[in-house]
Amino acid sequence: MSQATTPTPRQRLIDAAAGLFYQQGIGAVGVDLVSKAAGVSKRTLYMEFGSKDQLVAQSLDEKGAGILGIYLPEGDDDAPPREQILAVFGRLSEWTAAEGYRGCPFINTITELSDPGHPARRVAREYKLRLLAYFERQAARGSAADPQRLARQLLAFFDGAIVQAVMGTALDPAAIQAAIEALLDAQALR
Amino acid sequence: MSQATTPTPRQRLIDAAAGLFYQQGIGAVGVDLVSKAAGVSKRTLYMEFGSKDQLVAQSLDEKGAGILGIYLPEGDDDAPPREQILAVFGRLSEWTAAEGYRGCPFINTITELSDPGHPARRVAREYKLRLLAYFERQAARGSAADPQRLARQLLAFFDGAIVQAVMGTALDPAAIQAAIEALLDAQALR
DNA sequence: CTCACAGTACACCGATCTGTTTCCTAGCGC
DNA sequence: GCGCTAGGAAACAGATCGGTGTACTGTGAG
Repeated sequence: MSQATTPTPRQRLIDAAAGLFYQQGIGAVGVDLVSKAAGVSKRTLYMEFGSKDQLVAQSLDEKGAGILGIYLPEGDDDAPPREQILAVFGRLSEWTAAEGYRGCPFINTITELSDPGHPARRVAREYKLRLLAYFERQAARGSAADPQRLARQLLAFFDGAIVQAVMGTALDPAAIQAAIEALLDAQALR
Repeated sequence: MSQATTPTPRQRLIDAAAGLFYQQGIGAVGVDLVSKAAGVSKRTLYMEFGSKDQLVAQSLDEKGAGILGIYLPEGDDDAPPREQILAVFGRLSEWTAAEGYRGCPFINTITELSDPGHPARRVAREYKLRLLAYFERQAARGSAADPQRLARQLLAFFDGAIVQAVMGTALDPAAIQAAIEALLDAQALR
């Protein structure tokens, strides 16, 4: 059991930063607002992170695993790959319908930060590659003809469905499932 | 033949704004920079557009048709719908491989501007709906089982492929074509 | 020629941005 | 009690933001 102690200033900053950046965008949120929302002085923020860019990157990094957890199963169970993949897209549908949904933090970060060298972009990309690796593993397990290709197709549709939801033209869950089945069938995935 | 006259200040502002906003992001570009790049005084900018938000919206609006033209055919010819749809994705592949490519301006605008009431968001959404309508028309022409569903699936994959390209994990053209074929086959599109 | 107007140049406004510095205080080991 | 340190509050710095106000200038129509 973890004690219900007061969270460390660092953790409060991470939480506040992740929430605000996600809800309002990175550029639209200043460090003053973050420190205010965290109930932590700006001085401490800079002691801890050194710069806003680092705060952005580290908050995304620490929250990233939890975001992946929204649609990826924790235990790599032995359910058929086809079911696992479809389940991922099922959870995606739930996520995009949740209130407060504002898209995928990774995609948002990548599109908002034009500088390719920004540390947060690295973080975002790495997490997306993890999802890609998950798809690829399942595709290989299911004896896909070309697991890498199938994984990229799945990821593309995954991100596309997210963008559609943000745009207010979300696909209904059945349409998503049908599309995924079509992609899986095309490679005769078990 | 159009005379090669000096473009009007308004047009120069539109051009500069569209280019800068696309390349560096809306939030990252100030009105001073736009007016400087256009070789037009800031005073004129505000006489013409009234606010930055309006400049953003109107520049996207005036450039939007040209962007759609990158992948949509101008003449609604009578080629088989299947070919037309595949051709759209072929041009998409060329576009994402072009240098200076920084994603889809419509998607970028929608994800960067969190305020749902921003005029530029309306514009971006409208253009995306035009592409959706195109897919839907072709799907209906090809006797798709559910044209609306197929159109949304295609648009999702379209946007997803764009996001992948921005992230540096672009699908190769063959993988895109194969995925689209799978979606079309699932609805027995002619 | 002259007048009206479109546009320029540029200083300026208040607000906000990232980031720094200073001073103060609460708590804790010794 | 005593000193050390972590952290808070807030002023500050310098830059930049969106947006205005003002005085000037080139040019074309009458």
